[in-house]
Amino acid sequence: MRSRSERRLQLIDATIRCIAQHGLSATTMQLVTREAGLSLGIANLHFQSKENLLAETLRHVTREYNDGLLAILAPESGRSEETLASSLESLLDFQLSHGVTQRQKMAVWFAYYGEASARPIYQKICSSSDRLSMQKVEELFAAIIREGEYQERDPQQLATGYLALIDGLWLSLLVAPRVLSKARGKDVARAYLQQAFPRHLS
Amino acid sequence: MRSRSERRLQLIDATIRCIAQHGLSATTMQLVTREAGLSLGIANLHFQSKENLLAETLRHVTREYNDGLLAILAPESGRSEETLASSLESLLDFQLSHGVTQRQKMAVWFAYYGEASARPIYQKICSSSDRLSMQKVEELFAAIIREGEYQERDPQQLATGYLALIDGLWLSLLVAPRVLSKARGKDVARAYLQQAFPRHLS
DNA sequence: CCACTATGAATGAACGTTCATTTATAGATT
DNA sequence: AATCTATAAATGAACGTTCATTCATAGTGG
Repeated sequence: MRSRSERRLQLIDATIRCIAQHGLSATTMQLVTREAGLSLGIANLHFQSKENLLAETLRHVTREYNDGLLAILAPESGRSEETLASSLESLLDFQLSHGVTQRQKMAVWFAYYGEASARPIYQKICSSSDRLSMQKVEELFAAIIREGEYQERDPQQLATGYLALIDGLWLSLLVAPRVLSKARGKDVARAYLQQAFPRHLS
Repeated sequence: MRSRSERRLQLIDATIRCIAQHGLSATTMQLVTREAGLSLGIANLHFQSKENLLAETLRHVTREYNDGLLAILAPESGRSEETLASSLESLLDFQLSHGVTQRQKMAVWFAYYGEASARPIYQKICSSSDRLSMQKVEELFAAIIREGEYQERDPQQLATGYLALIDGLWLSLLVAPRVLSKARGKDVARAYLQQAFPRHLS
């Protein structure tokens, strides 16, 4: 017998694998609990309902990503020019890292995005995560613009474009991995940042 | 009594509305046929199965988009500098036009993308459409680079970035329309193209 | 011994699909 | 014109299956 939090994580991990392999609409309680190596009723014991399990799974993936982002873009970091430039490098490395761009995670992410427009609970979780990314990236860009004395640059517009570019690259990596490699995707994102902040990225 | 093709279109339109309103996983044959104002059995008569109806709906939306794109980027167009520049303008206008960016269409698009990694048939339709866009945009960019004598520009990389940016902007427009307006999205995409081809876009 | 965790057969609701039946249309016959 | 016939379109009750959820039962730790 395991503790409550261990079982919850075990079930969430199994849910992620099921969604990645079978899709959100084909993910059943049988599939999830079997994947976790547990009995059918266990998910309802720990999550009350399937709907709740799916929402918690989305929250888990989202939180994991946000934590990684905050570790790079937290307020305490970023002071000198070298630090801002390295933050930019770290951001790029993180967003196209193996952990973030693995098929399993991206498949889950976009599966929920696809249903988000019809389910308020998904919509809320996704958009609140997006808002956080936007805020942090915009802050970083604003600091870089100030420090680098870049003229006529709009940090909000640049951040919107950068984050949209990253989302689009993730989608390409998911749907057509043979057309776009991870390395190539990173080059594309780096080119965007180089155009924006040439003195901060070599 | 209506003809076969009329009924098929009527059912596909109803399917689009259902997916946009209820999501792909909550779209049932009852919902679709009721939305179309027809009886339950009619969809199986015209499409054999639900799976086939859903695949045909995706093909319909994809074809509609590709036709619009080809009307702009067809081989016969694009000769003089003015024509290439106006093709670029038209492309931007089209991809962020009311018709393409209406909630209904985008919701359908991303609903299928979300399930694509688990369903080969969706994967195939989506990726073949992506390949077409990529090819046509890359051709346009290559012609612009040649004509404008832009140095050190990689048309494939620029096209990859541009299309990813557009995808990402669509996703933002769908999930957080209050954060990003269509006009703002267009500005962001235009800024990307201006950076790439300053002599072709004012 | 009690509270908590875990099981999986049982349950009922919802789903896609089928098909006997009805309705509509067009051409042929008188 | 009017009637009949053949063909296809359309209907919706009925069927079998699958699903999330429940719960009586069993196991476990303190």
